[in-house]
Amino acid sequence: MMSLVQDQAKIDGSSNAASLFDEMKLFGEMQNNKKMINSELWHACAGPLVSLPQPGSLVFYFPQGHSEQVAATTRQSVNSQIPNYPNLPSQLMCQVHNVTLHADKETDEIYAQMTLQPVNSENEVLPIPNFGHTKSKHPTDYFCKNLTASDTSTHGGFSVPRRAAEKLFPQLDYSMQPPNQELIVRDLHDNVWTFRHIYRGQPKRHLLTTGWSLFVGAKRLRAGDSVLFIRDEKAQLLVGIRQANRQMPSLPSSVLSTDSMHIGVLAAAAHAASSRSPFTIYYNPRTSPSQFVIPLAKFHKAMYTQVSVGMQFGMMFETEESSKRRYMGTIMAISDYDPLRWPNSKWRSLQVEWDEHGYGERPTRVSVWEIETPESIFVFPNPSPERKRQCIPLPGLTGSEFGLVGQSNTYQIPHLGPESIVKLQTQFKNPNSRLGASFGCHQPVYSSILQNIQINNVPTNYLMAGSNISNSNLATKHELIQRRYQPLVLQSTCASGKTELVNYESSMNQIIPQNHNIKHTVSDTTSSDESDLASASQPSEKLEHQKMQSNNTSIEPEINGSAIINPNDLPDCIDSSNVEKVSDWLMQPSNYETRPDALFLSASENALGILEPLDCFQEFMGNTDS
Amino acid sequence: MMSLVQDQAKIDGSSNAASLFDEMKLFGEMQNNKKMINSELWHACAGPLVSLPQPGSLVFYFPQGHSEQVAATTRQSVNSQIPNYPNLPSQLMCQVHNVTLHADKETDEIYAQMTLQPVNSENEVLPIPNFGHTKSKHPTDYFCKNLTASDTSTHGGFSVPRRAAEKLFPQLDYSMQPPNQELIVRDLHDNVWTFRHIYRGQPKRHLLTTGWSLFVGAKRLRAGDSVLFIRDEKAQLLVGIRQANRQMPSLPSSVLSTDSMHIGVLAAAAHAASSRSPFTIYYNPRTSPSQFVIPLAKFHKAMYTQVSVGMQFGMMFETEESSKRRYMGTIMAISDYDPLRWPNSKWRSLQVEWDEHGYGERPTRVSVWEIETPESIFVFPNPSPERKRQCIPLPGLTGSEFGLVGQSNTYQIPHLGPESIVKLQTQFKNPNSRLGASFGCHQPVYSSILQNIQINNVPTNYLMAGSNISNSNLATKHELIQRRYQPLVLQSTCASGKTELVNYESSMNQIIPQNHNIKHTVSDTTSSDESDLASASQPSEKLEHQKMQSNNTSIEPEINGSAIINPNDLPDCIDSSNVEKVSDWLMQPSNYETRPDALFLSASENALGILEPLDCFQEFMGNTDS
DNA sequence: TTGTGGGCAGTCTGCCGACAA
DNA sequence: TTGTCGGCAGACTGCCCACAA
Repeated sequence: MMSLVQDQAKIDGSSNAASLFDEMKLFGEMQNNKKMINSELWHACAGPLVSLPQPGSLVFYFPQGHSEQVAATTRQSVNSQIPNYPNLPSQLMCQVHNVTLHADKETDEIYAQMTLQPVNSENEVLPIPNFGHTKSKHPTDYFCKNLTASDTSTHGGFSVPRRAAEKLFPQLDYSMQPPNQELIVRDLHDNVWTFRHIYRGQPKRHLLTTGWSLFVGAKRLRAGDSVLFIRDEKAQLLVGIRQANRQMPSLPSSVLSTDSMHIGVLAAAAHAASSRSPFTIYYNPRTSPSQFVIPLAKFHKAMYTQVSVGMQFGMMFETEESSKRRYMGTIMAISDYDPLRWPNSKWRSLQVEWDEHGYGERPTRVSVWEIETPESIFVFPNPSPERKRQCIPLPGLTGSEFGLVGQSNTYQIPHLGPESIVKLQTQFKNPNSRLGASFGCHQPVYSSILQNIQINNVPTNYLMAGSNISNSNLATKHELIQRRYQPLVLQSTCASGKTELVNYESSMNQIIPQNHNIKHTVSDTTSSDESDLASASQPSEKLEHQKMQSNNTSIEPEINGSAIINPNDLPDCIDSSNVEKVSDWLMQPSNYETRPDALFLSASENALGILEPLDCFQEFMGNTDS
Repeated sequence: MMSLVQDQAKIDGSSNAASLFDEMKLFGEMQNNKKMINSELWHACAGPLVSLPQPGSLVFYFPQGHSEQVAATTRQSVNSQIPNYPNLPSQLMCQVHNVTLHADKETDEIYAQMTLQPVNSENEVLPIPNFGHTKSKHPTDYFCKNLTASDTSTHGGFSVPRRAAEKLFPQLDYSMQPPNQELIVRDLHDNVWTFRHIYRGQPKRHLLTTGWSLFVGAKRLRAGDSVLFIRDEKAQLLVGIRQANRQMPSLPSSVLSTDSMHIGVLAAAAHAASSRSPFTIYYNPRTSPSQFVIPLAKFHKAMYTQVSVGMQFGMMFETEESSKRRYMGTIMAISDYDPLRWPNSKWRSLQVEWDEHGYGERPTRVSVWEIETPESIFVFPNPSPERKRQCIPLPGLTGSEFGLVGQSNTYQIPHLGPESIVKLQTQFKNPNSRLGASFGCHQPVYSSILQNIQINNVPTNYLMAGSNISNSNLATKHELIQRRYQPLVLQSTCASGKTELVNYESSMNQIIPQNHNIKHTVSDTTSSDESDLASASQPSEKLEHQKMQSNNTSIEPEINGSAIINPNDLPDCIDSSNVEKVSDWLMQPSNYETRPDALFLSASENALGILEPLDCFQEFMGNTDS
């Protein structure tokens, strides 16, 4: 697809412009006096939850968040003496001029530099040439390992996890005795490292020997640090590191006092805001508590998602193994985080409580755009038709069956397959998520959302595949939805190839239907191939149903999508990820880690699999950066 | 002297207050969560030219200089987009609240943190308790060595310069075979290092062996870096390092953009200025091109020193061996450094040209308080009578003979011994300083200053010691001064003990007398012991005289010392250093390095030696910090 | 006086399979 | 499947003096 566009450009003579762009891009790199940093590797080091805005796109910049990053970096909280900047709003609409990736020469610590141009409204935005800036992308083929004492000791080499070696490294010639090869790997600074990769020992294992200790020494790696390998699009191996958070005692920068830093952040933004001149910021994903440059689409989507006290929500966090996992929490209050300095700010306006306490600290205040609610998951914009990159439908389904319903630029609710609904129900009744345990007001919210899921154009036998439920109209479908399911066992296939049984103990209590004043426009969709779907889905489920009430079957979010969403900001993969997202969110028990190689396989078994789940999900969650 | 004062304090019951101060001092240290850094070691690492203001004293803070430090640290020049801060003057009068010494945990890079409180005038200053803050002091017993390849290689140890070992290390037991001992040394962070010090080899030499390579590794020393040892007042050995300026390619901080840093500096100062609230800055002596916190005394002294285009001046720079040397230059213009943003600023208002080009870059613009002119050298405040610490007069002279003339708090010109005058003349005619070569207007300035040196109360035979000149009144003394001296050879004794001949080729051309409208109040002074002086001075000089005109013999600087000089700011050692300073400045050929162990020996031969020349000089130059 | 290199002994690095978690 | 250990060979560190600058 992209190559076609490029070819056309060459034909109609615009290749000169293209090469000019290339030159300017090169010039930009030379200005920075450093080689361009590989985006996939950068993102791999940044972690699965980090995404950057696209140059030219619109964002909201949150000075509070920026200040938080400074505080986190200096490990000193903000001085109360910091002056107010009356001209500086709590959120500053900006156009992204420039995004460059960086890595500290010494520590390999990654960070991004962004130039932001304050704008008054979305209308005054001028297009900014992208200079061939490819969308940053989280790598698909990668692995990340926490280094052990043996890995970092001078006594030995690096023990490569078997799956990592088989997935990432070039195929070994197993006829050799022992099988071995030389790996040539590049780091963020484009330094070349050569490792001897050998398969030996009893039992046999993959090891990196010669060259490894040099790497450990140069990067000053210790046990507990992480090393990650990725393979870029040219199948080249790249290596990145993540230093563990070594507790350094409040590092003063020796350049600026922390006060001056905070003042500098605010004053620079205030000056830029008043003069409408661009300003430059650094975003340090692994230091900053939260992202503070939020795409407009993501922000607006969050603004039009109803949140209320008592609502339960999900939020993604990174695990130790650099994968994502969702934690569930409850909104305890909606209030200003800093009512004195930043009244009416949306930054961390939600005070929350987490269902789980324990490993890994989670913030007690979050921002609306960080959380997932059932409602927010069903509300997303319509993508442009060309954008279906890398979202490969399952065999037996055409792509359009996973496409977004409707053609206009309005938020719409997709059609759901029956599995989703089953899982939806299951999830909401999963006692692991403490649903209904801490607050009686949770369930009304959830059930109201359940009601608002519109199901139509779905044949009965498809909807009921693998179950003994049958119905004939929307009303009965909703009855179905509201029934009670007893312990539900989903058969899932894990990466190992073995079939595992995941037992979801689900029980539903006190489901009280509620109405939402949300209307829903539904457009046509093509009907799915029933038989394929039915055969692809083989849940061994034991279901019990309980009749529930429902009123509204058509809901329409009061959002004008075209006004809110800049087409540039539209995420890719919306067309297919929506379904996956729903099933993901719904079927995911709150204590289940979303490992990329295992997470979506059960969904796949149920004919809802997506090849690049992390990628698509990331985009879906409001990031324009894939 | 100091111990007497302390004893008295104990007697009259103020010891409780002292211990309270000690406790508060300790508390301050604990707040910083680090051990107090040894001031002498810090200053040794900072270099001989660096001094810090005293807590409680008054200073001028120069935002431009601070910004320069940021630019030097980030290695990026200031963006022209930086906003103006109309409330921020180019020089901000502040009271120093706090000065703490720091060193980077990783690199040992030293820096100082200061809290400054903007004040409107000197009258509103409240006394600030010093919490036992001892005046920082440049070490007397120290040596600094540039590390060779052998010193830093893994193959061997550290070759200790003989003199360093003999001066600093504990006496070796030379009866041992081989003589050796264990040195226990502390660094800036109070880490303990043990080195085996051994005297062996053929020929014999001092070496540090065991333990040295650990130190090299931990501090990541390379050939070209410097290591320095000092002995503190408790005779404890301390070690410091100075990393060579390794050219790192424009290090971005990953925290703040350089713009934000510059803005932060200015905005923080502006906010502090408008709110009269304290603000905190870091001063990094080895990064900052110039000191930007200037004691009021030093500033005012400079302001009342006449400078004019074409004037020649001296300015101290640090040599590679961590000693000082003076470079001579000429004022080319007096103008605003940054007329747009900082009109009428005194910061780098002098555009200069240097007599020597070559090794080591020197700035083309300097500030008035950085330079030495003949006039500025003779203008200094009167010290409080108690302050004569560590300034030990030579045998044959009583301390009062080196005391400042006069009792009031006014700037005064001291009495000069004849040697000084001879050297003064010599220096001005030294062709090495290109006097009169580049600008015809130099000499009038100099000769006018010569005229303004008042010489009285000096017996003729003393004045003329070692020469065949005689006179009987002031007028003839001035005639003497203005005579032409042909090649003058000063006999000086170097540290080696060998006598060297320093040949000053001096010739005077076109001396045109000029009047200055400066009056001079002179108070009594005790007469010197003529015979001792005469015998102590043994120059072998060949002098030729030329009659010159002179008018004013009594000059009085139009300065009210008590109004300008805060008594807290008065430097120590003024009483004796003045004479030394003059002789130093005068006899110093511009290409002569002021090595502390050799510099003042010739002066000493001429009965003008001072035991702690660097220390005294530093104070004299306007720094309240010794 | 001191920087560098050769000689040499003792230590450390780094590759191997064994073993166990 | 992979973390750590003992064994072992070879490389490196670090102390010594010789030699020269």
